[in-house]
Amino acid sequence: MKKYTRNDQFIKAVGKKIREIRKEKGLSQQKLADLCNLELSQINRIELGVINTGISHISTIAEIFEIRPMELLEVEIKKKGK
Amino acid sequence: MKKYTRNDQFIKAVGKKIREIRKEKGLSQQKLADLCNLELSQINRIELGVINTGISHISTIAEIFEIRPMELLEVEIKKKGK
DNA sequence: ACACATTTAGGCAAATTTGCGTAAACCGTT
DNA sequence: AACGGTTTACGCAAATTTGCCTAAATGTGT
Repeated sequence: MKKYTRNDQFIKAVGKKIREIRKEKGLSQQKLADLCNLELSQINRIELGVINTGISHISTIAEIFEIRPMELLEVEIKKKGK
Repeated sequence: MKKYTRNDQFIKAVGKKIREIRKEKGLSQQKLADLCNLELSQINRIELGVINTGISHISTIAEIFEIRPMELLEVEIKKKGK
């Protein structure tokens, strides 16, 4: 494909946020994965910011956390580094 | 793949939200696509909710709208229809 | 009806994500 | 050191997204 750029800073920030909330809830990645019907490796990749996950998974994780999806995107706004 | 389920209601709601804000800003899909460095077809698919777009594009669109990414996920919370 | 912009739809190759499995690395506890 | 739990890493096939193109459908105004 010609161009496909992603905002890595944002992706990593969201991953960090998810990790924080997961730990607050006292869940392991495995436990969260089970509750979300996702794979452990997927949760890990999301938290580490190696993948640009879709908004659907964001809503799934938020549901388990019992928060609104938008809260998972509530991170420091950094100027998009291209 | 074995299972891949997405929250279509949420995806469509976000698409609708993006469309609303885009119109408020008086932008066409083409114009928004140009500003975001995305494809027109992609904006259209996102607004119609046919694809589960990544959080990176959400942040890109939000940047053009001059709002926070989280605001694009501020939609009615529906129970995830599996 | 006509022109014009805008939206919707479809196909295709390439890129990315996802599920699944396995294994290594890390960490705390005994 | 050994153990158990957790996290990180890697590879692979299948599914999905994305960019790019073309064209049909839908408006909107004259």
